[in-house]
Amino acid sequence: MIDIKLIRENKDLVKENIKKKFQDKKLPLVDEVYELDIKCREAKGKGDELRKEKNEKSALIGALMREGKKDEAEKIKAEVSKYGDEILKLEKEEEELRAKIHADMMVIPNIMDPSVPIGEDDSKNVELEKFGEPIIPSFEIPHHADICARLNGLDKESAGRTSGNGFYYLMGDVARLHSAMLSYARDFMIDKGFTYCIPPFMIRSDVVNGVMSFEEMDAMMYKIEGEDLYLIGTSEHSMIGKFQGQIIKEEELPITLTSYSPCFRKEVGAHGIEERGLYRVHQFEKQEMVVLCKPEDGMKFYDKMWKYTVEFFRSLNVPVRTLECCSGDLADLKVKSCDVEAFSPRQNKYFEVGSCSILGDAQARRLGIRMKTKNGNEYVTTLNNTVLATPRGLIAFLENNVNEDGSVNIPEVLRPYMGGKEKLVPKD
RNA sequence: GGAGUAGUACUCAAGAGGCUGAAGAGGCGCCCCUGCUAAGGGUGUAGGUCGGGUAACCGGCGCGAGGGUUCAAAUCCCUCCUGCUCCGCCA
Repeated sequence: MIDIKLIRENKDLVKENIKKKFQDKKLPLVDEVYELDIKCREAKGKGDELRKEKNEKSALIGALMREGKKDEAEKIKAEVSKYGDEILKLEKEEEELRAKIHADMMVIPNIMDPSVPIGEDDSKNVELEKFGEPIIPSFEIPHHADICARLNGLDKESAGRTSGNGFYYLMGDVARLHSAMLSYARDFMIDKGFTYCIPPFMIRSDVVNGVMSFEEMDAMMYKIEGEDLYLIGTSEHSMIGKFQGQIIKEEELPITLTSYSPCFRKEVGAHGIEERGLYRVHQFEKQEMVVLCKPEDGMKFYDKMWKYTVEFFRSLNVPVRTLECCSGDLADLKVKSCDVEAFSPRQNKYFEVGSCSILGDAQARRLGIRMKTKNGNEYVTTLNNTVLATPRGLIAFLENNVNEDGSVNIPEVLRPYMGGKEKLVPKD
């Protein structure tokens, strides 16, 4: 959500930004908000005026009562009663206008960073940089489901029976590898100075509404029946919710957190759950970074954060690249974002394993997260990034560390979490 | 799940229908004293949010949230949320 002052003072900037995102149908909203805002302030002004008069007269009654002049007080009482209806009407009008403005403002996209490339959809995203040689070995890399199968590590059939499509049992060494990667990701971020946290895995609807639109919620979130609770789709939601309505001391910033959580997603819409294996599933686990900082430090953290993810995957022998999200593909709340993609030697292409975003003050404004400064309270800048989301991260790992005989090399960094094993070997 | 108890500004805290947007204190600013630190003395200052105004300033709302009673609510009533203590149940 952008600052409404931007619309009051610089409509063109807001419209230009909308055009760059190829959302021209939203252009009329800017003028609409502009007009509604004027009306709303008028209604408020009138209401304030009446409330003032009413308050003054009420105070007068108090004074008269104290002096014992009951008759005069009664006279004024009768006068004051008349204000009620008019004030109520204006309040209602103001409230309605506010609701409309808010609804529009939720849809008007955040102002992007000037560096964001212009493009209509994800096909126009821009590769920034490759890290590590994308090597395709001489032998054919099996599908990750087959790599897991040879290690007796995956059972989707049983999961289908217990929970349905999009669920899985990881078994034995593969399950352990999955946990090892997460533990390593956790320690990796702790070593970078981030504070490790385990958040609630369910959140209330008011928090959900603060972090996503109704459509997004409907497409992603699982609701607990009979309770005002939703399973989180990412720990970002509970981590940002933690600060909802808070005023943070300036000297406490930046707050750099790394949170672990399971994530639950319905995945209705665009892709659905059609693919074989573990690429798109209803339940996964994630080590996340969440940063709250002063506006001027935002970009510095953005660059640091995606680099951590690159470093993490490189230490697991996975080639990656960064892909900058173009204007049309950039979510409305974001100022800038890039994906970290891992190389798939099986498909000879890169696939998304993480996403780094800077949201400017838009998320903080929506949730009321501010910092106390000498000049008053200011909204903070928020950022988030994936360290590791897995089993998707596991797929990247397996494809890049599997050998022709079906064994899987364990890189040194993971061995402490794998009981010292250097290699997983198929039993067959 | 049951019972009790509380929720006031950055923090602690007074307050029990009009004179309270909130005493007092910490904090914060400046000055003095003390070898350093800890502490002490003096003095000043603000308070959240929305709107109007170039500004000084003016006004509305605001005492966990939302309703209600009243001319008037931090104060009375209702609902909800959260913290703490005890009991029950359970990994």
